[in-house]
Amino acid sequence: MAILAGNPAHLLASIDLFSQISLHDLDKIALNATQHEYKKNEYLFHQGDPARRFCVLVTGKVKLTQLTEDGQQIILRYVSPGEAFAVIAVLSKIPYPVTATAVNQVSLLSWEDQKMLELMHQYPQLAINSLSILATRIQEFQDRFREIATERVERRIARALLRLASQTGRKLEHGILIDISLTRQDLAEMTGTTLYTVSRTLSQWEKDGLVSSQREQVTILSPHKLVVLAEDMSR
Amino acid sequence: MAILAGNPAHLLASIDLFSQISLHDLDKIALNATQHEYKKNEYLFHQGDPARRFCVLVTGKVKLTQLTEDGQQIILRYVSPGEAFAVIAVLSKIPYPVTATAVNQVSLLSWEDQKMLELMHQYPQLAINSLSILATRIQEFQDRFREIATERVERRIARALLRLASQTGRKLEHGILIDISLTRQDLAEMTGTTLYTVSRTLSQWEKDGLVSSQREQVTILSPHKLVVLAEDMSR
DNA sequence: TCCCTTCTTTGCGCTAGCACAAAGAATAAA
DNA sequence: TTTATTCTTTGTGCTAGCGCAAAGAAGGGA
Repeated sequence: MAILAGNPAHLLASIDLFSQISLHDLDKIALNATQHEYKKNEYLFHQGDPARRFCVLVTGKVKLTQLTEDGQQIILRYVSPGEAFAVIAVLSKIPYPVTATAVNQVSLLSWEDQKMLELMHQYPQLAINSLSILATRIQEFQDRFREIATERVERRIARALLRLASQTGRKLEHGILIDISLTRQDLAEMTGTTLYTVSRTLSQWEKDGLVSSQREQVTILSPHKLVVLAEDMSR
Repeated sequence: MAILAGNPAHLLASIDLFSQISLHDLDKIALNATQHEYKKNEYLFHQGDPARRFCVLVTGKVKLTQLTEDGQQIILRYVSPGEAFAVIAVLSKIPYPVTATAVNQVSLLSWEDQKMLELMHQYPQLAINSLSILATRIQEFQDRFREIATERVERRIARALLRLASQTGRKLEHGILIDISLTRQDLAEMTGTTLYTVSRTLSQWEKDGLVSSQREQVTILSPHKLVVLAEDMSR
């Protein structure tokens, strides 16, 4: 947790949030950022905490979860490097609606909420970029909402795996490894089902040669067949 | 479809999107707006149309729906007066991801997308307001996502009715009338179930004195009991 | 090395809710 | 008024997926 030293403007330049902002301006923006590090499984903040920081992930993965009133947990999304998160709370001045957990070693930049608001007034492009990020995110949620409202569990799991693969997939010679530790429970919380059903589904897929799965790990052997499962409307 | 005559700045002033913007600036912003009228059941735009206008609803109700690949429809939300919609597409430069239908007689203001972008640069507060609107909307979607992922159909229907009541409820002496035409199919498309299940559920609730329902119409007789259904974790 | 914890698999019974069918009710059209 | 259309209800059968239990399997720590 140290003020950024040196000149990290170039680091910001490659991030969506800061696109179309001059390096000169980025320098000034960067001056207001703080850098944080978290270890695997460490909490960045909890649902209900007062929201004071606007975060951009630099390295690692962050998991955003929400707890229901009766104690069930769901996974809203995984954050990848370059993505902003906790945008919501800073702007609506309410507590964090989600819990953020470091999935692995994480490093992030953050801005104090008032400061970020000032910066947005000063550099409207910053607000506009945030807007288009949120717009995309709403779309994703709309899609997932439709998915969960209309589609069967098997297909939802297929979709979730494909999504994860595109975010954190590592190409191996025999398939695509989803490169985070991912329990059956995690997959269930992403797709609105139970760990039992996920386990059964993966077992079946393993028999069919679609995936290969170990403890907390899934490798997609046949992305093509998985896509068919996820999208073929004739099924 | 006519350029706004007169001085509608005061009309904008009461809208969230334009909060904290001076009347003087609102005048200028209003100059760029166009006003449109639509009749009941008329389409404002279709999913897939190129997105060129940023809209704010003035009077009436608008329904936003999405069609799945296999032709199922879902209702994403109802827009109430004062709310902005089609924000997404303008910023992400993609086709409208939803279809917008006038639920009743509708009047709205709209801005051409490029113009709105210019205005946001000129009046950053406009972008910041949009941000906080989108932020709230994301939260709503997250909540509904969690709801549909973790809760039973009966509770989801209860929630949907309560939400509708708070948006478009009209207080009567014997209850709250949901003041739009609302089929069983509509309720099903909002909650991710079938019209049959909705019909059965309403029938049961009618027996229990919770609601009274006619064709395309629902009146909540006991909001309290409905809240219990929607929220009581011991059930 | 052994123990303990966490994760996974699988069997089994059950039920919420879907799907289809068919009839009834309300509204619109002719 | 009659007819056509749209919406709603209800019966019936069925199955996807849940929930519980219990037994492996894989790490991790002492």
